[in-house]
Amino acid sequence: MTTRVLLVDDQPLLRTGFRMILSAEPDLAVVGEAGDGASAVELARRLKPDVVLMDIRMPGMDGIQATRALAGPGVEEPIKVLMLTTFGLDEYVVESLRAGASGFLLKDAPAEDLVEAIRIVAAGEALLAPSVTRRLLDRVASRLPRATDDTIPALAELTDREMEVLKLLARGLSNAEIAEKLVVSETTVKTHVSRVLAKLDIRDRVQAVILAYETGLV
Amino acid sequence: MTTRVLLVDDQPLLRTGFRMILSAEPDLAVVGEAGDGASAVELARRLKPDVVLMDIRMPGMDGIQATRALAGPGVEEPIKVLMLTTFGLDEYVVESLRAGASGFLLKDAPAEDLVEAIRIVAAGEALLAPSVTRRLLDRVASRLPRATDDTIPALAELTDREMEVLKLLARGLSNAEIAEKLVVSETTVKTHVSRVLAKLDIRDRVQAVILAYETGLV
DNA sequence: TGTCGCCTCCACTCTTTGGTCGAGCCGTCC
DNA sequence: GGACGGCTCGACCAAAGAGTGGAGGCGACA
Repeated sequence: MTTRVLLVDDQPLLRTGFRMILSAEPDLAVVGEAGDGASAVELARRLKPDVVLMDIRMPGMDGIQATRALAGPGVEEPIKVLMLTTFGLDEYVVESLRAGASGFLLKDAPAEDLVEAIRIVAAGEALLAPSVTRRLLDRVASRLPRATDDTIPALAELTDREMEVLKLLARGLSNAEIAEKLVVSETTVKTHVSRVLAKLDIRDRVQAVILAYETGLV
Repeated sequence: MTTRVLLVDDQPLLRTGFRMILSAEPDLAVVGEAGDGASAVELARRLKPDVVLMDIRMPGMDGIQATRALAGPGVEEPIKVLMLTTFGLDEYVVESLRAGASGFLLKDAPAEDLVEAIRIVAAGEALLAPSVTRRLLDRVASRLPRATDDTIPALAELTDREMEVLKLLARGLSNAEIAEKLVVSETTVKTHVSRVLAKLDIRDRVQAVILAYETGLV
């Protein structure tokens, strides 16, 4: 009785990585892949996998909508969904869980944690990444946040220029203002911003600002 | 930098078991033991351990009360507490988390999970047993609020509804998402946002987010 | 030398946002 | 009753933001 997994991420490279990790586990089998929410829903309904590994940020229908369609309230044959994203942004977490996700992992999790998480979710239990758990508990307990010196790996992936743009962005500057300050064209700034959003797995500059504050970048 | 652990359980045999498990880990050290809540609090305040391994059911002051004393809201130097119990009884879980616990494990957890949990909690993160997580998620689906406000004069000019919109906006929600959450049309949200921006004399929602963070609204 | 990553830029979409004017509904206060 | 403020909504418009698919220059590195 192998656990059948459906991979959903818009980056084929990432799917390949996951597939390789999972192929090393005799009890796990990747039965399909999807690059966007719509085809994920379609595939999941057809293949009926035990667990869907779902990215949040995707073109078209995003992971949360797809999760809602597969595991949300009112779904007759809910399929277990394990969310995967770069950050544990509060809004994403809450929305994902509300959408019916059975777990929430960060993409920088070690491989063994990932496979273990899949087994846990397949078994009908649930699991959150420690940093996500902490934030959730902070809400429940409404306790003051402790001074944590979190290092966010994905932030390190940003190039110098991208980081520079992010900092200016987080101060409330528009693309045009950033362009003026860096003495480049607005087009260039837009390119940087787009890449920053993609790398950080977030939707728009507003969430970038929030991230900058949450991670202590500002 | 070893992690200093305080064991709290009314059964000496169990404490011995834990001590043996932890002694196999070079980075963990048991610095004390207690058999009831009162002495646990006293010991913890004196020894200032990195993590307290706390049983729930104990004679006299129970583990939840002790946790509240050590990590609850209003405590100046909170000590991290990892709850340990035989069952994941719902009331216990919620009360424990509300009391400030950083984690919740079942006593039948394998040794490696336990030591890993201690490391996670020591690092300032949090962790719940999968079965506990499952139940918690089931109820989380229906709560949100917190945060108190008005110390900034301009913020006081905002109406209740505008403040509500501002808070959601500051969490990264789009107009459409805010509309959905408040069960109004997107047009209405846009009206509110416009008025908020005008009253606060700022240009766009990005600056609103910044203001929310700077003023401690978030 | 060739490849690669980073930075730069343009053109072209499409969506979102912000602003404006107008409108109706429902309370409270006078 | 009438005035007023708050909340709601629609239509329309201009601007900004975001995504895509290119492109060239440049330095690093094998």
